[in-house]
Amino acid sequence: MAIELKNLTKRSEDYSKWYNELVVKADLAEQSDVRGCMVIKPYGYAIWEKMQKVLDDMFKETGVQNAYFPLLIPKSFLSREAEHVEGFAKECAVVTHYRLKTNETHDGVIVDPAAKLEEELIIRPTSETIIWNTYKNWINSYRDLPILCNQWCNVMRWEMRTRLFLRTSEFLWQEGHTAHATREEAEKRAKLMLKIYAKFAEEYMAVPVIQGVKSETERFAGALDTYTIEAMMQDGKALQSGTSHFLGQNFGKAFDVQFLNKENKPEYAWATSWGVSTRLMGALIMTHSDDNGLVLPPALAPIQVVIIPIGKSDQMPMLDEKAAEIVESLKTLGVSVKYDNADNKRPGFKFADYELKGVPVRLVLGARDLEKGLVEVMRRDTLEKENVSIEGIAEYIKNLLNDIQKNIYKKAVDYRDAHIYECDNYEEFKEKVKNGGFFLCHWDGTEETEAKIKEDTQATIRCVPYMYEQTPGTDMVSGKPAKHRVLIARAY
RNA sequence: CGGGAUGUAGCGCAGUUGGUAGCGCACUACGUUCGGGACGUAGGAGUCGCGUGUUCGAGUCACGUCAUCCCGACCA
Repeated sequence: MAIELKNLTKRSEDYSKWYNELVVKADLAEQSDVRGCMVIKPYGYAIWEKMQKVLDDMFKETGVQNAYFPLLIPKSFLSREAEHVEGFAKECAVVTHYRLKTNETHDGVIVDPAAKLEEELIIRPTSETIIWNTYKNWINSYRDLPILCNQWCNVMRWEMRTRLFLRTSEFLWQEGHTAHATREEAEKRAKLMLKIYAKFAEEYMAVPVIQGVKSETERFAGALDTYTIEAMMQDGKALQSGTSHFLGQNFGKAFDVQFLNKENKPEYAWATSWGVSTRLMGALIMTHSDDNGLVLPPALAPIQVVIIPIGKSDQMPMLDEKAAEIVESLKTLGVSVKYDNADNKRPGFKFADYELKGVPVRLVLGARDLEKGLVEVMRRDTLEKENVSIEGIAEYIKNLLNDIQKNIYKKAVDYRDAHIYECDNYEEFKEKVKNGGFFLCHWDGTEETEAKIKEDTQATIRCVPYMYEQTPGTDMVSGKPAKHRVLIARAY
């Protein structure tokens, strides 16, 4: 496998270029030849799989079950909910025909005009419509509720500009869709799922997030409320990392999903939907990585420890044997470990390569050190090396992994907190926001103000955050009394 | 869909006044190496994005076309 490892662009030189190179060179993914799509390579997919597994378990603990719904959505479904269709219409891929035929010169194929579909099919950009069309058949009584379904799938949105993981035309995600008998229960579910996303981001990805609720203009198309987690990348820009929507009865009404409540009265079902996508991979990469490459949190690293032997060829059998013991003891403690004794790569190459791939801990098993009963341990987050006794090495590493997980989280929290500013002066804001960061500002709640900020600075209201106090104040643009204290930032 | 740029080997690039294709990395083989991205020798690999035109002759000039990237608008 040919990978150009050297000359990774520095993070500070060109953040965007650094990110792109990193994704490709760390062997996570590459741009596909097919417009705006991405190939996720085995190493990148292994991280995604780990994320999936953890999230899936967290969902199931709250009673959610997995299901699967069709890829293709009849065009008419999409138009049932007016706001929803307006939100997605501009980025839908449409299936219009169902057959090809060879062309007249027999050296290619053309779309058979005779095979035109009577009703076009949309490749799902999200599945609310097809799922609620299905729920109609599942729901008759309050006893059928709640329905708590999740599906892991791909969706397609015909984006103008794409970026690996952050915005691709096709992406992988999970989308949960729940139906409830009461408003309260649905709202509670939407908030619960946001909590789960926040917990996952912070405890597993080691990415601190700010939870909050979206302003009306930033809301999901068709939702009454959109809850969000916002993370700060190392260039100070915000990345919306997960959303949970309270959809009210909009889809219940649009798809005529009625049930008889306890009072024997017909009522429309209440809905939520929530999702996180492969965009989380982007968040993971942009939060922790440095100029040497990826830094993965131990909780999600496909390989937590790599062992590299160094010695003359006649010493290798002895090193192999010793390594096998260490591998065994690590596996017993549930640590995933790779022993790389490939003889076609030199040690220096391997060091650089595993650093680039973000493996949290590296052990160097050298013939010299081994005589003294020592092994060199390097932690990826700080790049610090130390010699450790082989006796009890597994426990030592287990603790070290926990330490790394905590340390990179703390580092990310510190970085973020150092770049959050309270600001109620618009001139100051306009100047400062160019350099990134999150701004806590008072907002009068009007769309006009929101639009002006966006036009002047490209920054948007990310959310009304929960974790910061809602102090009274005046809007920095209009000077009117503030309705909320909001988080404003430039975003991906 | 606006503004800018670029298409030459898997990747990154050079290619002069038009004269028949080159460099670095990667790849293959052999040898020497192996404690922080090794070196030598020998190889393989290209319809120069596509089309038309000008010309004895086009990677190079003209026109057209397609694609990609960057900056906007849109967005998880």
